[in-house]
Amino acid sequence: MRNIEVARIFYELADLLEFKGEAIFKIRAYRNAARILAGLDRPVETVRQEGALTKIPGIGRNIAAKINEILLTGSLKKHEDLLREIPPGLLEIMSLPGIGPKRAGMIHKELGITSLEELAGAARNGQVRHLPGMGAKTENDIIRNIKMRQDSGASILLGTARELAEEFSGYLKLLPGVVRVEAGGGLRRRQETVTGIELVVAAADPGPVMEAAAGHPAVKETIKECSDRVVFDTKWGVAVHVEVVPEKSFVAAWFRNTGSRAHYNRICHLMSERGITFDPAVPGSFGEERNIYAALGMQFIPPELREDRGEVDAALEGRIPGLVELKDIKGDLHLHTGWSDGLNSMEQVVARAREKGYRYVAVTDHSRSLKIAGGLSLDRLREQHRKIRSLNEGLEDFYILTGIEVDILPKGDLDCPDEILKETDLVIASVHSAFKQDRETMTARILSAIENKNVHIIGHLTGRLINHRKGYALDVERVLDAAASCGTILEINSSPDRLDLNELNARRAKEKGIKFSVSTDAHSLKGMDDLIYGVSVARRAWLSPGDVVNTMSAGELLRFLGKK
DNA sequence: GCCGTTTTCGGCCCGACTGTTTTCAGTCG
Repeated sequence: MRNIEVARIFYELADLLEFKGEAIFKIRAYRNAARILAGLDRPVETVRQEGALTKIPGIGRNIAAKINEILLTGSLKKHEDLLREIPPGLLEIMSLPGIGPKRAGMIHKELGITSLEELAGAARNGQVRHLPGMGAKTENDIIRNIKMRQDSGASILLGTARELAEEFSGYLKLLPGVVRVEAGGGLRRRQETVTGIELVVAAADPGPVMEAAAGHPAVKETIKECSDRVVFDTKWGVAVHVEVVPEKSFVAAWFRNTGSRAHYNRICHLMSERGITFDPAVPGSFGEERNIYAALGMQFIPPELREDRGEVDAALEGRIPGLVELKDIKGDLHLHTGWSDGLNSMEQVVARAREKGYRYVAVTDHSRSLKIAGGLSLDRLREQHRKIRSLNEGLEDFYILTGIEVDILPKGDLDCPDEILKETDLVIASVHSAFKQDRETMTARILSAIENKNVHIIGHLTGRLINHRKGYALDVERVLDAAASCGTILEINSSPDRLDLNELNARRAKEKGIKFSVSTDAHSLKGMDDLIYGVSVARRAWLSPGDVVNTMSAGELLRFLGKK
């Protein structure tokens, strides 16, 4: 069982108990445990076998016993019992923005509602506004948020899709006769969300492979099947498509499968114009995907750009830039530690950064106002920065930047005095409160942070959480113009549920000459692995290493930061 | 629930915003 699946049981257990009105600290303990499990950088099963579960801070005897039960039986009785008692639709209702356990409980009790669909109906009929504490505005929010939820449908985050695809591919690769397995579709193009996981398999005989694939433990049922492809519904809540082709046709099939459809059609059109035969079903001479583009006398187009957004013409004219790669990144500039709400010590974070081959990191814990995240008082911040300086003295070929993720307060002032920011190597300014301000107020608020000389980077600019929360109302164009004229760096936050800036805003920003920090905002060692997703956004935004400040050496970066 | 003890229970993480009220409960981060 994957760590995240164990974590999910505890998250859900916490939600269920919260709905029941259980003691808040118990709920917190479960949520905390879930967060720890999700952030664990090795299999919880291994920790269990070592008998070391209770050695993890935050996991006590009780939760350790529950983890044991889950790993040994595949489920948790307490969780299953609660699920039978509380309609699962109520958890979905509770997860709507603005709806917590109390309101969900009231909606259930007063209107007899047990699902999102029923709630949407009641809201449209104006029944919700008559409940105590609810009004027309809440009712409209409910309708809007349910619609957003339904529109996102079965889409899952890139990060999740990638992990699940690796899991399924690993299984397929072990099957007899399987020569090669690769992910295609939106996942290979690194879309921020995908609606299905597409896998292309090279094997001589599709039948047995497809049959064996159906035996994967995550497969619930076969939705569609023909001679060389099959679609499974899975317990992961996402469809897995498996296409099996002979090895000779693999590259052509993989290319077609990768898409996008618009891109693929344009390439096929060019081929037919020039009399080049291209039929994925027919074994061709395209031993490598690169050859497909070469046959057309054009540059290779990386999968991330294959969206028919000008890349074909650019490739024909030799204008595809050298895109930034993971290996170009020399340091992570947005990291949290146990000093605020991170799970690990600075020493652990630094050690992991060095394992990754980074040359520097910035430790950017939260500022004092963000109490829930353990924001650092000014004294604690000074203490942390002193500690960083002393750590640096013992480090060779590595530099820890003193940093802070300072809140942009509702009125636009920063949550830390300028004289302290001035002495800090790297200042990220982010919005963490008053998300519902109107567009004008929010824009002015962020502009004032951009205009502050001590602010180097604006963190997660729009505040969106993919499939969960829209970004705040914001005049992005004005913000980009201001960032360009002030020389303020914009972050591409690599957390899979943020990816903020998104690829379109990042591409606009690049056109205005803005520089980027591609960083993780990690709160755990595992979170530090998310950088690949930020790099994916950067690539989809056509960014080169020169656009990204954390491809610089430490010396270059410090000079660059000093220049703002 | 977990933790850390002054070992057996008390402290955990709290302040601001929102939409509803007309002084506040619920939600959020």
